[in-house]
Order: sequence, then C-alpha cells, then structure tokens
Amino acid sequence: MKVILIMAGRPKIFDEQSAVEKALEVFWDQCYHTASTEELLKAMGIGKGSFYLTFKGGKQELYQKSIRLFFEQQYQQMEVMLLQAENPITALKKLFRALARGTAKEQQRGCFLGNALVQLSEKETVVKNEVDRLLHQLQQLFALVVTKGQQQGIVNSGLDPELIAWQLLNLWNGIQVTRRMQRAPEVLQELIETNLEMIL
Amino acid sequence: MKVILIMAGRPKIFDEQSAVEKALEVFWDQCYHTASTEELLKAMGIGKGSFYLTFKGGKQELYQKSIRLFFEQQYQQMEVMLLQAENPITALKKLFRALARGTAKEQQRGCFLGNALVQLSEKETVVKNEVDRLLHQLQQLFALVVTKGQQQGIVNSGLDPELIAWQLLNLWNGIQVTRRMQRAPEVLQELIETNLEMIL
DNA sequence: CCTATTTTGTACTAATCGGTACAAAATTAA
DNA sequence: TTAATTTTGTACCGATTAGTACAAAATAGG
Repeated sequence: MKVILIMAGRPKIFDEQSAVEKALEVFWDQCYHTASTEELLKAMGIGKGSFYLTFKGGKQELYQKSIRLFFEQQYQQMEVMLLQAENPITALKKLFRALARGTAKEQQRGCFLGNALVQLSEKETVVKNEVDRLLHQLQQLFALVVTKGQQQGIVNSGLDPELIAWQLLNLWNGIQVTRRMQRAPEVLQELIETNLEMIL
Repeated sequence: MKVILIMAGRPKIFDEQSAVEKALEVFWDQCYHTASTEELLKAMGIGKGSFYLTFKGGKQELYQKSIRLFFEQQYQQMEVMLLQAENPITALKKLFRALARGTAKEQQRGCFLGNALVQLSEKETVVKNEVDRLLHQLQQLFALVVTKGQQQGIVNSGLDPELIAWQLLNLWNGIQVTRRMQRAPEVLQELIETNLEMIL
C-alpha cells in the first residue's frame, strides 16, 4: 500500500536524506567544529530558512543525522558483504586490506565514526555516546562473523570471538589513525597482513 | 660558565615553557580549534599583550610549541624507561598496559599527537607533518627496543623489528581511540594483553 | 479568485573569533 | 633624574559564528 500525502504549501526543493548525504561529506572532510553552516548550506544547496525549518536542532542535529545515515548505509553494506559471503573470513580480510589502498584524500579523512570519537568535546556527549553504541554494534558484527568462521573451521585463532572482534575493531581504529601518516603503502599493507594473520 | 643576561625593560611575569605547559593542557582537553585564545590566556595567566609579543605566530605557534614540548618530555621519559631497563620488552609491555588503567579523563583525551593527526585540517598541514615525523620517531624507538629484545633472545616473534614497531605504534593509536568507548576496563586489558602476546 | 498552509530567501542579530594598537608600567644604564 | 628599552593590560578591530525574524513565494482546496 502506497501512501500519498498531499499537503498545501510551497513545495520543498530538496530531499532531506540527500541533503544529509551532502552535509556528511563536508563533516567528513573537515570536522564538526570547523565545518561552518555556510559551507554546509552551500553543499546542500539550500538556504537558512529551509535549513532551520527542517533541522530545528541546527548544526548538531544535522551532524547527528549524518552519523546515523552513514552508519545505516555502511553497516548494512558490510553486513550483506560479510554474512552472505561463502567465506566470511576472506570477506573480512578483504575489508581490512582495502584500508591500505585508499586515495590520499581517503587516507586523510579516516573513519567518520572514529573521527567523531576523537574530535567531539564534552559539549557533544550525546552524539559521542551514540557513536560509541554504533561502533560497538560493528564490533558485534565482527564477533558474529568470527563465530561463523570458527564454526566453519576456517579461523586459526581459538580465542573468544568477542575478544577477536575487539581486536579487529581496535585494528580498524588504529589503521584509521596510522594511515594518516604519509608512508609508503607497503608499510600499511604489511602491517594489516601480519595483523590479520595473527588475529584470525 | 654561567651567562647572565641583563636587559633593560619591564620584567616578564611568566616563563615561556611553563606557559606552554599550561596551554598544552587546554589543547589536550579540548582540541586546537575549540580551544579559544581567551581560555588559553586564562590558563597561562597572561594577557594578550604579553602573549602576542612572545608568540608572534599566535595560536598556531603556541600549539606547535606545545606539541614539541610534549614530545620532548614524553619521548625523553620513554627513552630512558625503555633503554635503561634491564628487560626492555617488559618495560615496553608496562607502557602499553598502563593505557588500560587511566582515569576517565585520560581515557577521553587520548594521545596528544594522535589527536593532532585526526583533529587538524588542511590549513594546519605544517604542524601535521611535524606530528607525523614525531610519531615516526616513536616508531623508531620501538624498533630499537625490539632489536635489543631480539638480541637478548626475549622476543618470541621473529619478525622484522621495523614491522613489529609499526604494529606497536598502530596498537598504540588504536587503543587511544578504542579506549574512548566507555567499556569495562577488563575488555581493554584483555585486548592489550593478547595483542602484546601476539606481537612480541 | 481567495484562503490556508508551507517553504524559501534575505536581512538581521548578538556573540565570539583571532589579532592589533598603543599608552602605561617597570626595569637598566647613564 | 632622565632616557632607552621591554613588557603589560586594555581598548579596539573587522571578520565570522550559529541562529532568528519575517515577508514573499508557491502550492492545494474551496
């Protein structure tokens, strides 16, 4: 059943989700504090009137929504990739190996969620707590994948899946920082490879 | 030979280094962009006149100097601790284990150098490059310690010391992010312990 | 065409930003 | 005491910040 809502009033010139997607890019390239509303509005292609009507919470609401959108999209994609693969461990390794092959820009902007954890101050504790929750959800996904892998007998390590998942998340967080150091990509590759070898 | 410099003029009411130390705390609790000059000056206990006379480069110069000071002090301390220990590997492990036992505040503020890598934007590329260099120096210290350990036959892993050092630096960077997630300290402890076991 | 409703664009605001100008204060040397 | 020198504190600056107020515009329904 499709619901069509017809309302009087001047029509919106923008779609909320795609506006958030545009803002997300700005927040990611810069960070929450340095991204000015002016830049955000320009990227979204809307004026202040429209913005504050839609996002009554202002910049912070926009940021929170960009975080949620990012996670929904990214997590869903990962979940499909990891859980539908015939070999979940190979898929997991592929995910980490990709971290060494990003463009210079990608290397510099790191992980959107990890950034929030490091860049937000006490004023944004609410958002920070949500990011914490989301990253924990990612850790749980890793744990599930490892459990599946162990059941299939394709995991070398016999450690607790929960612990292995924390190691993976920590490896993830570390690489997102370390790869900001401009080094030959081989260093990063070797680093990731030996870590995966040890952990899984 | 002690050199005493006598100069005419109103005497300074503050010591530059201790002023930088105070500013460093503010930069660490907040971050470069959110720490306002007003707060910094208040923490340093000096006025604008004195500040801009001493730090002609303004806020950025102060930040850069706080980074250098931090590294000098921290690195020197680490170097002594690691290279003068009878068992350098044990000393190294001690360093990492301490990361799980910090106060809530320490957990939240992470590593001053790692923060810079994640928090600075393109405008501060110069500072970022210096931070990169300093962290690389830390990696080199780790490599030296590992080499010593291997010569003493107290390192399980036979991997290249350079690579092991990168793994240690990456573990360091990861923990500084992961520990911002509010979790039971046992998770962090276990994470660190098994990682050290695997790497060294 | 008229009214109700919603969105849009712009003008505006109060606060804060990093930084400068400069006179007064505090010292040394003559 | 006076001159030279340096530091200090304060008043001020233009720019930028996030956010508000509000009239004009654009729609639907009657």
